[in-house]
Amino acid sequence: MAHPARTRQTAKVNGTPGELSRMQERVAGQGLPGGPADRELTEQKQRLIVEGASMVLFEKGFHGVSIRDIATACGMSMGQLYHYISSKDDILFLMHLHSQEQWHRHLAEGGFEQITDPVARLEHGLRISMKYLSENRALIQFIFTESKYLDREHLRKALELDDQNVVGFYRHLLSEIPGQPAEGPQVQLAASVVSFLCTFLALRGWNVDLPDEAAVDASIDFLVEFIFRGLGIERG
Amino acid sequence: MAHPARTRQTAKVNGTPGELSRMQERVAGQGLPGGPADRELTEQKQRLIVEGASMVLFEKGFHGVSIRDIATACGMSMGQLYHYISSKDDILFLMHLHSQEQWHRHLAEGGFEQITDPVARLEHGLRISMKYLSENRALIQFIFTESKYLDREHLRKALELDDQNVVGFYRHLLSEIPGQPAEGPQVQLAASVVSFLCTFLALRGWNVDLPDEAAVDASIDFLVEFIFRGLGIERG
Amino acid sequence: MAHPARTRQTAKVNGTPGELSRMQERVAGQGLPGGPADRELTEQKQRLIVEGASMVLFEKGFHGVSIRDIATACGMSMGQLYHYISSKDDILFLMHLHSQEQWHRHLAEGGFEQITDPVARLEHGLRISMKYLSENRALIQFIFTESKYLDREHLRKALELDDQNVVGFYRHLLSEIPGQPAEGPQVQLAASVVSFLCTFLALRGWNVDLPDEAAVDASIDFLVEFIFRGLGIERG
Amino acid sequence: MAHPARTRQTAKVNGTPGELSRMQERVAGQGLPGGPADRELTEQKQRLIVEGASMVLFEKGFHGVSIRDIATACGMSMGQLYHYISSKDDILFLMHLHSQEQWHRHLAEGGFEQITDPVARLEHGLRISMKYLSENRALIQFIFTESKYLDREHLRKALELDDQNVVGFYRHLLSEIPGQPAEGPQVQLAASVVSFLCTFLALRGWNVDLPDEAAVDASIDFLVEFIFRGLGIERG
DNA sequence: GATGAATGAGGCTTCATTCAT
DNA sequence: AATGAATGAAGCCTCATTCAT
Repeated sequence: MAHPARTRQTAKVNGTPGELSRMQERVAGQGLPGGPADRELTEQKQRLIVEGASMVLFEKGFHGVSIRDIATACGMSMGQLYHYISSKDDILFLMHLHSQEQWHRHLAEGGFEQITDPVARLEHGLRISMKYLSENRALIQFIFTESKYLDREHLRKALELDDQNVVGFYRHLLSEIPGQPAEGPQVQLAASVVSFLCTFLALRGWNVDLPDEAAVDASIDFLVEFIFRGLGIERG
Repeated sequence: MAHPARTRQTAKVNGTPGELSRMQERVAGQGLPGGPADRELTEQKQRLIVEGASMVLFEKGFHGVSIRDIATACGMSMGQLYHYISSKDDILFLMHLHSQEQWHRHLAEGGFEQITDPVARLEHGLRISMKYLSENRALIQFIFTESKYLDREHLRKALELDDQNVVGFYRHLLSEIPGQPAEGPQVQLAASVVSFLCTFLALRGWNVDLPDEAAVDASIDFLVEFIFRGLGIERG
Repeated sequence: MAHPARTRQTAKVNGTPGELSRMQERVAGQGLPGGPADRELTEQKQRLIVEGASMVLFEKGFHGVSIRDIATACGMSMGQLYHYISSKDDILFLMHLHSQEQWHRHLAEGGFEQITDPVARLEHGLRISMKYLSENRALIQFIFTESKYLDREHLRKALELDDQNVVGFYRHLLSEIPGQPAEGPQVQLAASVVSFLCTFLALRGWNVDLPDEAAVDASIDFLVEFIFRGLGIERG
Repeated sequence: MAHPARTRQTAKVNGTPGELSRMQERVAGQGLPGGPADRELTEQKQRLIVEGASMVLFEKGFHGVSIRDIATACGMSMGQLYHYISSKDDILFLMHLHSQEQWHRHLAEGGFEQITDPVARLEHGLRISMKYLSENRALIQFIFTESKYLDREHLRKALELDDQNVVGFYRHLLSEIPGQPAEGPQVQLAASVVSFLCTFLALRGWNVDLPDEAAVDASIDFLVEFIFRGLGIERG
């Protein structure tokens, strides 16, 4: 059976569960430096920071919020805050890592790994992602609009993570599907577009009336349909 | 002969520059206490400001650039700058107006109006828009990521412009096409998605290798194809 | 009859009509420099300036109003404004002169000059002055609170005018009254206090309910009574 | 034995410092984002600010002095200054509070509370107040001429303080005196006038020669006499 | 003459980061 | 270790006055 592409795909289907794990490792590995003993405390505090910061950052934007505001929102002193970050920019980067972690968690909790049919995997992956992104619109908008203010090194890491984890995720999903190109610029382009469309509801929700969850789901239906038809993928 | 919908559509696009000018009148200096009296001079200076500001804003972002930097880049004193704008936010809004004007000019110069077949109109509109957006990536990225920092009133105007002119543009194009819904939330959703996809190359270009114009054109081919298939529109 | 003091007083009674004129000369003489031919035009324009400036200065205070605001309120260009004044401070000083002129006019129009009985003269002078000051509360408060920002030379002139014309006015009135000291520190002190009390309604009106003209008149009755009793002057 | 009115009166004056402190808490820094946490330090620093500011404000006026000047005069950095105030206006308001505190201290130190005879209380209160106001002429002039620049909320508080504490002080003193009206607009008017006259030496001192303390005391004698006669109060 | 565009110093205020306590 | 007071450069914006047109 397995035509060449398929073989690769199958290998990847098997490999994908590991792929999620590897994604998580990549994310975790980016954590800010800290002694191995402090690692756990640092991560716990950084979670606090992300949570506290979210409450004020989404409202006023990165440049509308002071370190003092963030410290207050986190229930920390400024001194303590600076024990776990080394600059305001670090907080921006932590938000990135946080959003990727959250997305992974949603995928895992959505039962994504249990599905084996490539087309169903794609559809399920799209739906979970869109739902997640739509439900976390404030976070997504924040990341999308503030990334450019990351310093050079953090920006590089962030783009790398995006390409490896997000676009890469769709690249893998697409390449598993029979009839789709397995690699090359076509996959990269298609995966980028798909990844981009997933953010539509989060980034452009205001152009569309989304009064309730049903409306969100209907929009997701439309987008999924649009993507499948656009890519010429037939569903059972 | 143009059927009614087209007429309305055409009127809309042709009518827009007037709308733009009227909005521009309300912005920035003109009519403000201490503002300039000479309309023509104001427009010329505001053009200078947009040009000068572009040179520094795209590089460092709205919050990474001071009014002094902008004044210097414009070859103006700060005092002069403030004759023609009334706040830093105004510059952001001028960039919006500017990008919409440029887009209209590109449409007009691309011979868009001469086409009468609805499907061809859509395709041509998409291609011109994508090309324009791709060629002005820095401007588009800037606008999309910094809009949120517009003050309430400017933001309202900007979103209104976007919905009326950009999404509205596609709404009308789509509604002219036989077999597509003529109005209602479906058109709005479809038009929003199409408008969103047009910005793909500008906003996500870094995910795709676009070494030369040919690569850009190929990506545009892919996106146009993707959109037509996604919407189920058949091309002659 | 005339005991010595009286003689002097009588002389002063006769002299007083001339006193008002001399006061007016002192005020007019302080007008800002200008060629003799321009004198009339300058004075007319300065009247315009004072009227226009009043409309904005009382509301926001000298430091809350820009030259541009004043020019606009006067219906003049900034260039024209600067033909008739030489600095913003000049406007402050013009306001002083203006208020003294207005006061003189009120005294003259109030028939003050026709009264010959010294005590009645004092009472009438007090009533007209209090009424005038109360009715022009905004102007009086402005002058009282902003005088200190006059430059040294203008301030000297303003204080001199105040002592010669305002305090001097009461000094003369008091010295005409039988039983009151005719000169010396006692008169000066009494005249100062009287002059000060005349400004009470203008400067402290907010401490007292003054809902209508009747309330103002009642307060004036109280003040006049208070002053006469305080100075031990008996009224017919 | 103190009749009820006196008791209330005493309570009022004794109670005032508490009121002052409470108002001071609400002002300036304390409780503001980024403001200081240590109450005592705040008060000490605000005292420094009032002292430093006095040295430059009285000389050049509120609008003639920059925040930088004030910071320098206080021996503070501008950043430090803004830890303990939240705007330049706050300094103005601190001066108000400061002057009221000083006045209360002078009353207390002058043994005012030990006097029980109503008429003697009034006379003593007048003398202490006039002396205090005369000795702090620069402060008083400053407060009276610059109050109008307080923002709406501070202004409201300041006028309230003035009416409750200053005019209220005389209102109560007067109402205790047999033969004087105990309440109503007559007391309010009389108390306002009396309170106004107490500021005479401070606000109009330049009209009167006050070469030495003896001259000041003589003027105070005159004013006290004037007030008692004006109000028709007989002294033992 | 008359206009109002242009200047640029200086105004008030904020804030990321450090470091004495 | 933990705090938050302190720094001071830099941010945005205003405005009295001048002078080219």
